[in-house]
Amino acid sequence: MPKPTFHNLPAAKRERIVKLAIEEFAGQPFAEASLSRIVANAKIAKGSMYQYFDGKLDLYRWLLTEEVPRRKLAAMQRQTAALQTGDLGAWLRTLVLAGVRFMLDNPRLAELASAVAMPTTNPELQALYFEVRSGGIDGFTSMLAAARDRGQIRDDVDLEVVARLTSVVLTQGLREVALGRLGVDMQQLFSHPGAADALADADLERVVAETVELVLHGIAP
Amino acid sequence: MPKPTFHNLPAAKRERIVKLAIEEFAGQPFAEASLSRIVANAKIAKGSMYQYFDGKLDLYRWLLTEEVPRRKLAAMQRQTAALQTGDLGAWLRTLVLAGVRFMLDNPRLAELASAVAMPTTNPELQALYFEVRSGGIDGFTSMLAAARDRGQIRDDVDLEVVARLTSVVLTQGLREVALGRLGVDMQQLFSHPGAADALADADLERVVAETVELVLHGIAP
Amino acid sequence: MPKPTFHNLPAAKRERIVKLAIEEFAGQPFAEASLSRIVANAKIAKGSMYQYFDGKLDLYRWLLTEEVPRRKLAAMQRQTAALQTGDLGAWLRTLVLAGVRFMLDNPRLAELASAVAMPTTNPELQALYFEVRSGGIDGFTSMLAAARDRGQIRDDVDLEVVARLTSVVLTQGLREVALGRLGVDMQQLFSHPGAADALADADLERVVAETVELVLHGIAP
Amino acid sequence: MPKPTFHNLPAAKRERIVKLAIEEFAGQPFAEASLSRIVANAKIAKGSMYQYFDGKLDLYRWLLTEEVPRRKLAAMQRQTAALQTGDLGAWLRTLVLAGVRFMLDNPRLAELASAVAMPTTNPELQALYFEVRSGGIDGFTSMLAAARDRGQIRDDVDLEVVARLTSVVLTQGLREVALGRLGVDMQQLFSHPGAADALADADLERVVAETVELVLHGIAP
DNA sequence: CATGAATGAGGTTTCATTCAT
DNA sequence: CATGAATGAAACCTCATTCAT
Repeated sequence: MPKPTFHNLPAAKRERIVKLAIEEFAGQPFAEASLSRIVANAKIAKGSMYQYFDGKLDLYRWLLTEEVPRRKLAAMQRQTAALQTGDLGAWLRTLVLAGVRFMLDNPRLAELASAVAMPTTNPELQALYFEVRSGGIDGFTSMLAAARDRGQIRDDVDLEVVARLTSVVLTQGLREVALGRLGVDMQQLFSHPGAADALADADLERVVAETVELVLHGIAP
Repeated sequence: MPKPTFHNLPAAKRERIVKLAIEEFAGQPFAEASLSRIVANAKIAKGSMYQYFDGKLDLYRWLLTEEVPRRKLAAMQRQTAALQTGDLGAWLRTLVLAGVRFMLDNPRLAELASAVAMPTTNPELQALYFEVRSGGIDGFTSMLAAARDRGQIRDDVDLEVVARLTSVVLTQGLREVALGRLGVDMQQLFSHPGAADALADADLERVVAETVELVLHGIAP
Repeated sequence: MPKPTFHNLPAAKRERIVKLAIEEFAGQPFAEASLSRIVANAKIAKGSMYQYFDGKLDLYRWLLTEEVPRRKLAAMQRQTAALQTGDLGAWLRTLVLAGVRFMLDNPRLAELASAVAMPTTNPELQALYFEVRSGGIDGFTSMLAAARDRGQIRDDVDLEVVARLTSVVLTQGLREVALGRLGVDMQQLFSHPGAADALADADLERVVAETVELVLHGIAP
Repeated sequence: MPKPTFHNLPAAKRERIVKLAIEEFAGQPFAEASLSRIVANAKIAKGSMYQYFDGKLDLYRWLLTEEVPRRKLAAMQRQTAALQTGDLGAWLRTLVLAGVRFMLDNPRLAELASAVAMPTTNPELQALYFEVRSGGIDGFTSMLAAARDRGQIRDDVDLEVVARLTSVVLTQGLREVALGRLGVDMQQLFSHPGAADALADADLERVVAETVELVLHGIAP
């Protein structure tokens, strides 16, 4: 976690460091990312980084557990302000659309967040990834439970199974679909920030709607 | 690709090297894996490895494009010998069950195969991953097309979307479910080879059947 | 080119590194020279060298394009301070004598400078050598042109040819003669710094005068 | 020196090995040349080379002291068959023209022969180079002595100095001029065998004649 | 006489981290 | 609080040579 020194930094400098750290850690596995490159790009002294964070892992941990979720939450809330929770379909559509849009608009944050699925033999990384992954599935399960109580999901399905599958479909699945539609991969999304614009809003909404429809169909009574 | 030298090796030695290489590359990203560790574990001279392969990437490429698919195919064929293609549900259940079992029995191979989804800035790795990924989705799409012709899939869905989503559900989704059931992650599966046995065959079949059911339900007319 | 780190070094340490680098690169072709040996002799960490230079080639390039010319120029200017340009013979004698003396006094620098004539398949080395060589001949040609305008060179000779030949005679030729006189080669000059003293100043001046005389005779009207 | 095994080889195979060895050693310093590359190109086993020669240095020594001189002599004799020794000018012109032509036609052999001027810290290489260099100047000095006896050279010059200088002019000097005329370097001559043809015979003869004229002028009574 | 697998020393380079200023 | 020089372990890779078959 950042030391007080980091919080006392001028906002512009702090932002610059965070931005470059996200860029560095997003495009490649932890081991391949380089603190040296970050400080070189940020034009700060190597030692300074160690006044802000305890080291490479500490910076990475902070990004993954605090900064990325914070930014993601902020972006999502902007798009899901008027979310109505009564209709499972509408709720899913809104949430998922916001998620996909977030990924297309902030490919680096999304990529960084997906790092938690990566294999690693580093015990500290394993612990970190496990911790982050754990946080994801819970809210989703309770939402599904409520929907079943309202009779929108048939009774004979295992809710935990549905939660995990649906979660995978709506995150990684849609990512595959959206990128497949665009004919690009994440790396290209990094370098051509405008690439996502090629996917018209209408088209995107249609794909999302269709996917959600498949899911609803699958779990409907 | 391996040089002739490698093929001429005594089988035992060759197997040992392959085994250790798979272990090394499975547990961590390419950059973090170490040729030095492999040769140290295999108790061969570092130079010898360069008589067998052109370098670290060459060995990795061979594993990913040849050896892992070969082993996976062999393992799958043992379990899907009597596969009937007429019934989409039966076909999916058999195939998916075999896939999940393969993953539980050979966690290292499965982990290695999943590396193709990893982000990387290394252009040669990008190319390699792209190549391997491309091979995956095609056969699946044609199978779905045939099923639609037989009226097992409703007409208004986008087959490409369905193929990608279904593929994600039946691979990563089921992996999540199975591991969640076991309460372990891949790393633990590495170190405790018997862990998968805790998931009784009956239970596994039930989960798979349920998942396939959800998918079929989702795409049914 | 050196990084700022290198310039900020204590002068003594910097000099020591430069001296050892020159020694290492002078005695053998680039590929045979070893950074490891330099840092071992200089008693600095291997990583430190990479704080000073971008790598082996960068250090070598700096020596060849900046440091050696700088040192050579300084040494030559000390000996050619009162150079009169009106008389071609006097000009040549002074310049050449200074050149030969420089070589005998600084055999390592001279040897290093002569590396540009070496064959190599390394494209970066080829470019470097070409660049250094290009700088050499130009000033000489213009001096000869002026001399011809003053009637000291006959009109029917090709100035470019004369420039190249004269340049070769006065550098490599005299080197051969001087070393032949001493009965040593460059390597021995390295190890016995006093060897050059055996060639009395008077003798050296006579040889140079004679050589210049031959050249002047050759191109005289 | 080659072992009997080498002489017993089928001529075609022997020629192939020699050709590839010359190519390898010509383009780069000894240390940079690679036995591994030679055997790979020649498609023979690594061990076989050690049945023919005692090692890398042994092969190199044989090329430099025996094979290259043999080939050079053969090529020169073809062009200097009708050499008349009475006229110093004619003698020089013929010999030098043959030498330059040899260099342009056999750049690799010429380059290999010039390796003896390279610096090296390897004691065995030093000895080898010294030995080869020693052989060069002697015949030349005696020719000049005869010419002076015939009154073609003025009395007050030091014959040894003249011999060395003239030798340098007529070899390295002319090489510089010829290559400068062609606008290429040796490396390009390797890769574009026809490049030398751009220098018309007439032009070449003119340059050689002019150079010899300069030399004769320089040493004339 | 041919083969080619095995060896291991040595090379250059990158990196996170420490610490004195 | 900032700086940046120093460190040395570890990485990948190349090579000439040996030797058993």
